[in-house]
Amino acid sequence: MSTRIRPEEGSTAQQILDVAERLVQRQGFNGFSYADIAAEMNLTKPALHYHFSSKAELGEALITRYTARFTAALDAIDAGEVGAPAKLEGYTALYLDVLRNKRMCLCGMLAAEYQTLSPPMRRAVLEFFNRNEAWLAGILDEGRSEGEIGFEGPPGEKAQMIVGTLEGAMLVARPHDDISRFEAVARRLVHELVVHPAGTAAG
Amino acid sequence: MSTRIRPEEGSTAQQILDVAERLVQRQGFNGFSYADIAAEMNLTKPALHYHFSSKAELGEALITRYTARFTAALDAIDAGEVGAPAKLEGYTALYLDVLRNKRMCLCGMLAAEYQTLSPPMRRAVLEFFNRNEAWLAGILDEGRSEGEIGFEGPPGEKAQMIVGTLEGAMLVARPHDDISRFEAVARRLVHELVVHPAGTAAG
DNA sequence: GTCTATAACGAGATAGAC
DNA sequence: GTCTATCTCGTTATAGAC
Repeated sequence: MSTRIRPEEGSTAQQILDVAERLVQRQGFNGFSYADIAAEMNLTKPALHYHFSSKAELGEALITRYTARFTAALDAIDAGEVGAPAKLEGYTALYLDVLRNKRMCLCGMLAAEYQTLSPPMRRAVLEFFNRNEAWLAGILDEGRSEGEIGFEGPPGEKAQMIVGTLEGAMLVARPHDDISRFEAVARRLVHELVVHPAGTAAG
Repeated sequence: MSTRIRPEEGSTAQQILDVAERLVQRQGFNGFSYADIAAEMNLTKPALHYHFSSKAELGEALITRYTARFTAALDAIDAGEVGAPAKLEGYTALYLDVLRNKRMCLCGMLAAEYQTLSPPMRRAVLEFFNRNEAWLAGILDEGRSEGEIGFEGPPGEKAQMIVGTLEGAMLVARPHDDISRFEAVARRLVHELVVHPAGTAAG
């Protein structure tokens, strides 16, 4: 069959996912249609249904791929950055990349539309947030143990706050069409976590 | 005419706005239709068009009313609460009320769908955020002068961060169907702002 | 102020040919 | 793997009666 779990690079299925992903991230899952994808790809709607038999199935594939890509990016941060502050900065940079492409986080967008999503799509959205928060909690816990960063309470709770803050900053920055709003929040978020010796002025 | 700027209490127009507001806050502007409102009110679709000739016009009225109500709530906080910490706590309580009704902030939801909105709706959404941030910036500025709260940088920037954090916390709390996630973020947000004498342990 | 009726269009989806 | 043709339904919106 064609609608496989992991479509080939550059395949039609992959191209469909690319176009659909951009549309969802900019207009929402309820803000685009198969016709929009078909028009952009010079395909017909039935051709799309061959690859993804329903819109909900397309949605599931979108979230799964997005989460896999995000997870890979987190692994890359673990491998490439040293110390909690640098890793957290790398994390905020992931969001900044999305915003630079004039997009909202896919799962942040779907979180807004959550009540209208199919059960499988809902599960996939939750999985995305759980993975993010688990990764962040690990970084926070280790960073505090090392004395690199400081915060009160359980790491999991602080991780939830960080995810919420970044998602919210993206959400509000987009209407203002002002990336610097997000950058300011991201900078402040990391800055407030990093332990500063007494007498050290902020940049 | 019936589609007046300020419909009477309990009028059909007001009831339409009540139902539509809930639908938008739960399902998004692109996630409901006139048919949904009509079914719930035992009206017909043309009856709705009599009151709000287009969906975009209904959307404008929704945002305007929501912003007016929110502004009144901010005035009430100014009049009823003493000191920046209490006022900020009152502010987070406004969001909590929305979440308790299983809703997203109207303008947070519309921020996600921003690219699909009419120009008047876009303007109204921006106006909401500007008013919120201006009010918050005033509280933050005064609170810092009084020595009640502490933060670095310009009050306007911190205000943007607070709005983003609360919107994002709502956004993520809803899929998890877990109000306590929001409460934890709100508590932490205020707590981190309040100036604590050295040696004071956190709750 | 609300109705019936309907227009005009777009949505998601299917049958069957090539 | 993609097409033409079509179906069914839902959407926003209007005309005109009551």
